[in-house]
Amino acid sequence: MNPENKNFFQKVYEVAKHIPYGRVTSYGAIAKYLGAARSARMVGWAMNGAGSMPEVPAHRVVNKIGLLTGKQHFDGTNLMQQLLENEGIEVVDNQIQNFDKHFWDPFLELGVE
DNA sequence: TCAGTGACTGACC
DNA sequence: GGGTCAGCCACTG
Repeated sequence: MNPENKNFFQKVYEVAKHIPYGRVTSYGAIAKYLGAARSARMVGWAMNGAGSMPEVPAHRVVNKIGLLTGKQHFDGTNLMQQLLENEGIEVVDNQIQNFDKHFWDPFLELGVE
């Protein structure tokens, strides 16, 4: 089974699962890696379903500027921020500090296909 | 079936 | 440099 045979959502989950501890990435980065840079919204929608998948660290996926736009989709609290802070990521006002330092690029780790 | 909405992004003004 | 608009695709009413 080639990765290309998988669904778009499945690809998103697989990439998200590769996000290392203490690192974060953006919806657009995942979308671009999947060849759908303009479908970043679908990545976000995929994360919506990722809530039922413990293997998928949806809290490590934020928007391009490191803003925790999806925190409300968690338990409705600051769980997303707590998880990130637990990994050594500083979050202030729902925004990741030093986002460029914590940013994880799928192309660098998974390689460009 | 159709229209609206959404965890986004890039381009344009 | 900041606000606005269009595009992307799946899901819901």
